[in-house]
Amino acid sequence: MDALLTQSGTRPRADARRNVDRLVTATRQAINEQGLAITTRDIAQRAGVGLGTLYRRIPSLDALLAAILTDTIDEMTDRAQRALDAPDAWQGFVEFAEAYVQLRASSCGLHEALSGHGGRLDLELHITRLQQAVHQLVQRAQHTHVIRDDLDWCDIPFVLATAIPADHTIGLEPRSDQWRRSLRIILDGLRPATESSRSPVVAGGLPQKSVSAEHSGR
Amino acid sequence: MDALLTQSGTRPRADARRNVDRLVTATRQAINEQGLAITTRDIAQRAGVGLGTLYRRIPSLDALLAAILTDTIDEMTDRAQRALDAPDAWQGFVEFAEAYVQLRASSCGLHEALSGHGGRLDLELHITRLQQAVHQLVQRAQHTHVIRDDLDWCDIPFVLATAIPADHTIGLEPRSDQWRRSLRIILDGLRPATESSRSPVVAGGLPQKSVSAEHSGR
Amino acid sequence: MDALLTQSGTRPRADARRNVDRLVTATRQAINEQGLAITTRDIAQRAGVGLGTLYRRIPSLDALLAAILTDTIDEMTDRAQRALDAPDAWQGFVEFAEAYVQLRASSCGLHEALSGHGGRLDLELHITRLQQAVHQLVQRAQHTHVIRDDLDWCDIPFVLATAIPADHTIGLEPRSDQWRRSLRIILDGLRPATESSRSPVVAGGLPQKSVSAEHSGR
Amino acid sequence: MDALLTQSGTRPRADARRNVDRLVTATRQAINEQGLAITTRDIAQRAGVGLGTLYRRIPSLDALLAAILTDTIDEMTDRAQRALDAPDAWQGFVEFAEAYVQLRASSCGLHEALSGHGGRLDLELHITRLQQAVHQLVQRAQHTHVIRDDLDWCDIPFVLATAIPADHTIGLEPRSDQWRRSLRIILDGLRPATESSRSPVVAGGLPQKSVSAEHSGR
DNA sequence: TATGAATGAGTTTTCATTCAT
DNA sequence: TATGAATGAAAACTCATTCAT
Repeated sequence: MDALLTQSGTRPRADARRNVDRLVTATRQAINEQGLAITTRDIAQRAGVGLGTLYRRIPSLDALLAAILTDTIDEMTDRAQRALDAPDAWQGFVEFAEAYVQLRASSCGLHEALSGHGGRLDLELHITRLQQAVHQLVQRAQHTHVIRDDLDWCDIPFVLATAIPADHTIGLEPRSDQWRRSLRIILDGLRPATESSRSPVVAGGLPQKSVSAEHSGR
Repeated sequence: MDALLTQSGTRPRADARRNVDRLVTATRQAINEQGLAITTRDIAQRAGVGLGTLYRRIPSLDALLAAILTDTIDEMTDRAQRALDAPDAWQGFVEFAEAYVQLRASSCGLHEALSGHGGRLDLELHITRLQQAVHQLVQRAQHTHVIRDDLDWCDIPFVLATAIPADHTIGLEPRSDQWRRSLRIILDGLRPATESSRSPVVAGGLPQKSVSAEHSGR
Repeated sequence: MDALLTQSGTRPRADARRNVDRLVTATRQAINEQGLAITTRDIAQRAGVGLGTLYRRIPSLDALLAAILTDTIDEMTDRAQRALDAPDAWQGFVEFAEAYVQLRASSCGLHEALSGHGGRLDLELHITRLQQAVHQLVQRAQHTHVIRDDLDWCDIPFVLATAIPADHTIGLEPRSDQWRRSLRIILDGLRPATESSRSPVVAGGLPQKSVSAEHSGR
Repeated sequence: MDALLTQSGTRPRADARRNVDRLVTATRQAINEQGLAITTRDIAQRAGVGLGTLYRRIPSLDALLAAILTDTIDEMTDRAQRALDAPDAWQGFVEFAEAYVQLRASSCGLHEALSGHGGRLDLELHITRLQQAVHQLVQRAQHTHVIRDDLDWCDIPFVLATAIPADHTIGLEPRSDQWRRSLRIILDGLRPATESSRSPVVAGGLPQKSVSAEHSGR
């Protein structure tokens, strides 16, 4: 995120940093309310700064959006890498899956961007790193037979995306833990046939390990 | 869709009809590539007509988008209603689920619109009708115990919603039948524990009943 | 008006003439309802013909408008010239004044055009002829001392224009004979002091000589 | 007119105010030359600013036009109200008539708008207030018998309305004081028969009380 | 330095005019 | 021949970005 600080000078970046923070927060808020179709004016107003200040801190709107989305992607990658250290392969996978879904769910801009329509934003590098981490994680789970082996590893990120509450689907208001309910179903569908013991879909059905406050839908 | 033809009385001239078709096709294409943020100029160019022609056939860009999305929604509703007639509740539900996911997959603009960021388009009425049909269908499946009963009926459309290959998820190219692979997993996750016999996730794993050509993503 | 008939061929102009008539009538109607801001589509629809037919008969919209306005101007000129033959100079002047005001009042398009904002229409030649006729008429009236001689002849057309009911002035609905009421006042103001016998401003206060049906506000 | 300045709180920056002034002036000029059918591009060019600047200062073209016209109407109303305070009823009326005619003359856009073809602009409220003031003024003049009593009060605004030099009437170039010459005649026509002493129609024939510079046709 | 004023390319939409059917 | 379909230039308006204050 520091990449956003345009100038590389020597001096007291105190308020500069504060402004960047405000801008990022305001942008996240705006994206969650209106998707990627936001205006610089809107962002500046929410952040309580002028347009000039915005552009002093940020090279362009797209750069700001990309930085924010990149940040989330990197967090996902981080989660995947940490999950590789979990002693239990399934448990590790579940932890990642939760984080992955929640992060996407709490940043509908990301979902929009990854859905292909934010194509102008260059996220390539970061996405590749995420891919690799997920690949390893799924492989481990399949090698230890905790995920059914008739799946390609690529199927996993696709089916996990399914858990993201597409805001109103068919006009229905999603519960705040809708993603958790969907994930439960999907995880059940991922287990090998022999393992398939259903745990009821209720709040608390999954470990409540929460994602870092940084991304929880501000 | 014929509602788009502005004039009413006489049979439209051959070239007029051809142009409407081209415009609708071009718009579908454009939406699938770029989402709802498309321009009239882009549509007209893809359709190979002038801007004036576009506006001769269509009252406004929003009206065109709404017509296309409404059309898909209505097709979904139709599928849900027909599925209620299937003798087997699970089989009926699967048929609908397939159609629902495939239709969403072939019209990612719909996904965007339903995701709330297409709010300017008025789809209310059509969505309500879809809701009712889905509600009935899921209820029947739960009453006959072919879908696990720890789920709320609302969970179903949510978990199915993004089985569309959210274009590149984490930068991966989706297979053409990616939606079918995700659906397989989800359906497995929806069965009651006792029923859970896994059928392998491969092409052809589900009955290949295809959606009417009208919507197959042209 | 015949100038409008585009082709100069040899054959049965019967329906051609009919179409021109319809178009002219439709245009007059439209102008009176909406001013000069009318569309070809509107005219064609009112006339019950297609756009192609309109353009077969008429070189351009401006040409049509000019023809119609020209026609009215020529009628004014004609009235002025006939008024010169009236035995009584004042009576002749009054007759012209009436026709002049009524013609302008019944063709608000004309008023709009002459008010300078229809400048794209070339009415020069016809207006010059009208000028000359009015000049003579006023001169005769002043030479015989029936119009006060502290006026320039040019003042007359200007002050007569005053009688045209500027539709709603200050939001008031004009009476159908509003122009006649105004004209009465103006004519009173034009007489030499010695002649100034007031005749009450009521309907019928002036001779009801009506303008040829051709122009009576269709 | 200040209502046009979009922002409210702080004092507008010098250049902002300068641009608003330029825009208003440019618009007045444009209206006087071409009527209400002016374009934003034209206004912006005359004012020497970009289109964006125009829209930063003004919510819409119609709002700008309405503001300008409203301003003139209110000035008229003000004049009528002040005229009620004149000790002599006729003198008061003449003062108003002058202002009324001159204001209309200096804003022919107003003429157009009031003529009904500017219907999209909402001037209702302001016009009503003008009506009331004029009504009172004329009533007072008639009750004291300085205006002939065979007239309806409504006749007065009508007969005064187009004393504006309807630009070229019949192609004649109006003198700069043409409106004054017409007004002289009309006022003579308004007096009761017994009062009718003609004062010659020459420049200076009426008190030269000029309208505030704000409206003198810049 | 921080602000918000200015800019103009780009977007939706209209309409006079031409041309295929 | 009559129709109305097609066209694109032009209009109102928005918004990312630059620059004067």
